[in-house]
Amino acid sequence: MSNTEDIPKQYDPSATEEKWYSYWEENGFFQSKPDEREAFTVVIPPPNVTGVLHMGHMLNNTIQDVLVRRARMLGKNACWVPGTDHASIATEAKVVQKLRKEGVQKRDLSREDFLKHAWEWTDEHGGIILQQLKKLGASCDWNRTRFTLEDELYDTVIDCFIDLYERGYIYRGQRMVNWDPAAQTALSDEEVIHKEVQSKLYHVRYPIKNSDEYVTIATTRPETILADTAVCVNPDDDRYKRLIGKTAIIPMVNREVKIIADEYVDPEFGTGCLKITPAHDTNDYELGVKHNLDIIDMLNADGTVAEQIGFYAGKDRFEARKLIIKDLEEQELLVKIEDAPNKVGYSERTDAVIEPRLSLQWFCKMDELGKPALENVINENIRFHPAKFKNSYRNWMENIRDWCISRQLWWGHRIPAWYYGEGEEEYVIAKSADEAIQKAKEKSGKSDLTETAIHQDEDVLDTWFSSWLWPISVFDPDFIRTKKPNKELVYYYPTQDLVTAPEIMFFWVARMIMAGYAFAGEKPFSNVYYHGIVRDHKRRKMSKSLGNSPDPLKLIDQYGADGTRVGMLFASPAGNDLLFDEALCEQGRNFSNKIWNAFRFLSMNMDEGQTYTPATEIDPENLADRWMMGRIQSTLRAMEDDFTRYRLNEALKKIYSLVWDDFCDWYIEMCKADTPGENMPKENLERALGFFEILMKMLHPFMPFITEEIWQRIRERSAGEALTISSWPEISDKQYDDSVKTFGALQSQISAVRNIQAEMNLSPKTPLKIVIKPKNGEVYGQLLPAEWVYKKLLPVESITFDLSAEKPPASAASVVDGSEIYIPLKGLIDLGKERERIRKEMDRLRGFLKSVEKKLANEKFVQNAPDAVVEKERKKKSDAVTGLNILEEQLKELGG
RNA sequence: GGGUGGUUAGCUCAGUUGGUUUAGAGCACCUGCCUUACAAGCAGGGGGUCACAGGUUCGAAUCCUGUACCACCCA
Repeated sequence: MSNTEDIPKQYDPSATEEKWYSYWEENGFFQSKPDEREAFTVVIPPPNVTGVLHMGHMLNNTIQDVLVRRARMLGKNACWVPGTDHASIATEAKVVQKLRKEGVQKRDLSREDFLKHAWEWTDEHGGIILQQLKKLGASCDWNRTRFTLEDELYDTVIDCFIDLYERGYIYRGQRMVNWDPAAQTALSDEEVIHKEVQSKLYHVRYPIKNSDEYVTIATTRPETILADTAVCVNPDDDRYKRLIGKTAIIPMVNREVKIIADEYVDPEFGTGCLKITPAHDTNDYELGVKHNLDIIDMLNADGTVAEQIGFYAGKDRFEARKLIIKDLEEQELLVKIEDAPNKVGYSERTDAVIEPRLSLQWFCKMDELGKPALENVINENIRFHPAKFKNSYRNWMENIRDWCISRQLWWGHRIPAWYYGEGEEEYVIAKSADEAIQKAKEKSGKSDLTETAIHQDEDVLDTWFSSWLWPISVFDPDFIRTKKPNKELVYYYPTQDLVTAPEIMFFWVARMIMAGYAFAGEKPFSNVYYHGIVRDHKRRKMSKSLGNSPDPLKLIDQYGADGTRVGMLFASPAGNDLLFDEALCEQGRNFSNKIWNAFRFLSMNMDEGQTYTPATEIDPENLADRWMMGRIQSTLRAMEDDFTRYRLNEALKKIYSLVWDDFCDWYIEMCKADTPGENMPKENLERALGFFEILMKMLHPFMPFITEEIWQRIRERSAGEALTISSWPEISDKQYDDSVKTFGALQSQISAVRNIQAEMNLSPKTPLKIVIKPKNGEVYGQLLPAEWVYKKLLPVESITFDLSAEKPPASAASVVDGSEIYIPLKGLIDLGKERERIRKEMDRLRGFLKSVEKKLANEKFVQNAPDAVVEKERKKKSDAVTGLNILEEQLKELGG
């Protein structure tokens, strides 16, 4: 603290942010160990290990940091666990792509070699995102950083698979799955994005055997005709009744198939006649099972047509579509082509069109696991914020299907299944090869099995099958196996808040809840705060591919981490998507600058060699102090309420306004010395500093850097006195309402005078002789002691308070809450302008009076409304009438 | 097709159980100011039939019904 130090006019975040972040880290302020305090635990939604920070992360982590920092200041043992996930498909795709550029194909590599490349890639790019979070100010306990594919967590996932298998929740089976031909792996239902696209509906004729009749089907995927094994109509459809049981001939392949009947067929759709391809459509598959149809798989894993089909071998499915249309046309079997809107599934990761495909995969049963997960959200044991998301959660949970957890990838947790034969049941589940041999011997009865006779499943588990354990595994990786929670898990679990986007409610949130109950018998968190998606001003989601997303680190460079955080939060209405605008970060930066200059001003008022101690008590006689304290208290209460409702942007707006409007625009102005050039009185300065310290505390969760900087400049602090680990201001039960009200009246009066100044084009320096006629004795008693406030805030030449004041001739007048204000303007202004100003005010009052009188003229209103309401209206009326009368007089007097 | 949410100032949004001054904020806009911190600032100002149509009520942005449009989720 020093007034001799040159404090720059503009705040420079770069000079402070790095300094304080390393200070906090070096002092271990973000580290948490179990102790007697109440825990406040947050686990980070782990970003992709090789990803870089985007705007969604910025928002997500800013919110978490605000919650965590506030909890820390509230005296809780705050623990924010950071980490990353291995993002199986995304990372593997990147590594494959990188290798391809180097001329290496994945299939030419062994699993071990490929994984070596993947780890290299991870080591090179991994963790960058965590470094970026530090720039944002994230107060994570970095000693706890976890990675879903690190050894300990790897074991947890394997233990989890084994445990669920033994409990009968995991099974292996031939099922229809979502196949991603680009990544060549199965996906879960949640990884498929359905998009509305403009498709073509192809009408194709199938000849009826032993007749010259045809039946016409309609399809959007004509290439699958090659794998048709039936034609189906609605049994009640009169057009087709007579065909049921006959045989149709599939074009091209000339396969003979039955025409069957099923109510599933919608007679209104297409031609009312459905081709059935059990191997390539989920609904067709079910019909196929029901009617015992053949299943013909016509596609290879990469989406090309299989050799044995006999046509278009090796051609991509979309190429085959074009070819078959041409061929059908030539054979005069193509009736017509219509435009038809259609929903098509795309891979969330590769954007390839998903192919429903029959394949042998591992599944996790959802019905039992889902029960407590649904129940505890519905009964609000786990609270969703905003609560509206409960509905879609319920809807999803009630219609949940078994979870396909195997992926045909290498980057991930390898499925602990070991096969000792070709039969579907010839496998065992074991954690190691040794264990597997033992189990295989027992199961097969072959005591001579050796390691070479068994092989492990080549596939890995869905990434979410590891991250659903996150709130448990980051604390106790052995828990799934031992079933005995360690000290950490006992202390930190269940966690408090989870902050995430609604898009991953099903992927992750729902599954963490399932895992929580399945393994720990307890919820994983108490609150889930869903924030919106970051969009641009055209409401488009911000994404790399659209190029509409600013680089978050550049924003931090430009506006400071604090300014950027404020910008993000300002843009963020509770639970709605946010339309990001860089102007909001600018506003945040401007706010930083405002705070900085408030401090700069206070510093400039310090005398050299003096020590200043920020006051901890207010001056009980001082209206300004009482008002300021009252405003702080009510803001603290309001913020408390906002926080319990997770309305962080509202809380921020309140402290923003308290600092800028109340403290800077009013309080500091009142503290200033009477004469320019003089320093303000020491007591004033110390009281202002006292308030400033409280404000820095209230602002710290939102703007950690600048507040710490100022906190440390206000006075010398030891490490134990850093703002980051200081306490949140207490809400006292002292009442300041009267002072706040009185000061509010004062503010209205001062604004009224300023309005006169502005409208009369008076210079702000023109001295004024002010005459105030208070409404009554009570108001007189309140205003008289506040005379000094007028003198501080207005260019007062003289001021008088007089209950029986006469209006001075040729003066401007204003009526505020029944009190009259006069400013003699002789020689200062044009009276015509003043008349105009008064007429304007009278018009406003007349309009107001009219609406009030209308209410009071309504007998039913007077009869039925509560007395207090009617009384209030009467008072409004009398105030308006009084005001009008005064202005009327005024106008006359000015010759109007 | 099923579900959820929304429509309030030029833009983004608040608006508690219906009644606190003829609806609020921030940004943008207009006017005047380099006033002993801050022009990234200060002071003042204009701007809305609360999507539309009915209904309940003494009283509706707020409750009910319907319509239109938008967004999202699920199949």
